[in-house]
Amino acid sequence: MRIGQLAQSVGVDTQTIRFYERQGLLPPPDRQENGYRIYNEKHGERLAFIRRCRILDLSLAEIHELQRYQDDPHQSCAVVNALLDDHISHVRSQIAALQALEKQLVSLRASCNDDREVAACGVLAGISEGSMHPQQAESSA
Amino acid sequence: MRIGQLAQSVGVDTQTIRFYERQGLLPPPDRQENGYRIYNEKHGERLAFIRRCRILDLSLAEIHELQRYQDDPHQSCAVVNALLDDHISHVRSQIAALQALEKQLVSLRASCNDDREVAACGVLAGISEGSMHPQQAESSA
DNA sequence: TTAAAACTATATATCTGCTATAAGGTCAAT
DNA sequence: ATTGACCTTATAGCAGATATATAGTTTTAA
Repeated sequence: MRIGQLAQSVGVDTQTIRFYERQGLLPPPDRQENGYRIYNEKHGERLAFIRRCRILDLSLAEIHELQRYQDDPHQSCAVVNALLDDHISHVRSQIAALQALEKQLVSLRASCNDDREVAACGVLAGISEGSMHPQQAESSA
Repeated sequence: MRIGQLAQSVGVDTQTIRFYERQGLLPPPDRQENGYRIYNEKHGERLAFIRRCRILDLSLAEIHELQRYQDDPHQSCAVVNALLDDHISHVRSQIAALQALEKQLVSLRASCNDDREVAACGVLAGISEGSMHPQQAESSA
């Protein structure tokens, strides 16, 4: 099957497939005489695996790591579980950071109402005043 | 004050200050004869405002919008409140998406333990099997 | 006085995970 | 013969910085 069919069957763009190939996530397929890429079932499965990992928000580097584990099927799968545990912590710390942010935003929002001029806006005043602690949606979990 | 002092006083990199200037978030300051940028108090306040907005995870475009509102101080601050409300919805939908993701990851993790070979890993099997719904950390709130 | 350290300047590349565009080659049907 | 759908590579763009390269300036110390 050619790249367009593969793309459609998995639900990705053809560009994305070439991109994964360049990133080393998909093995370079054979080519027809005219240079067109030819894919088989295995490629489809591998691509679907990548997409499912992406749905879980695993990074391409993490997916790469999982693929390396799959290439050595007799080692303990503790490494896989550890990767997943790390990812779960990561997601949890993102959630925590966003919840703290939400709280901050809601409290800021409460400091104003629509019946004012911008010059007297409680929200803008609250931002300008300071007393805020840096805390991006990312921490070391 | 020069760029290095400003950077230190606000706690950002000098590169970041030049970046904000290029993005139109900071007005181009006067220059010394040697071409060095010279900043005053106003610049410091404006930069601090930007940083506090960033801590609230507002995008540079949103910050720009807030600045435009500040330039027209007699309009109703409803626009500011609306921007904040939108941002709060945005943050809440991020949280919801991440919580759904966490649930999915935890359930996946429960399907394995460390006493297996990679070949029999429940986590990898779970990912390979499919039956997953696309759901990135972003939705239309 | 001179030489190194510390600062400034611009331009460009890097990061993530794609997506989009440009410019062109291939193939089947009309 | 030409249209259209497909394929190829190369390159640029998004966000929001951060890093690097190269060069000029100022300050400090020997």
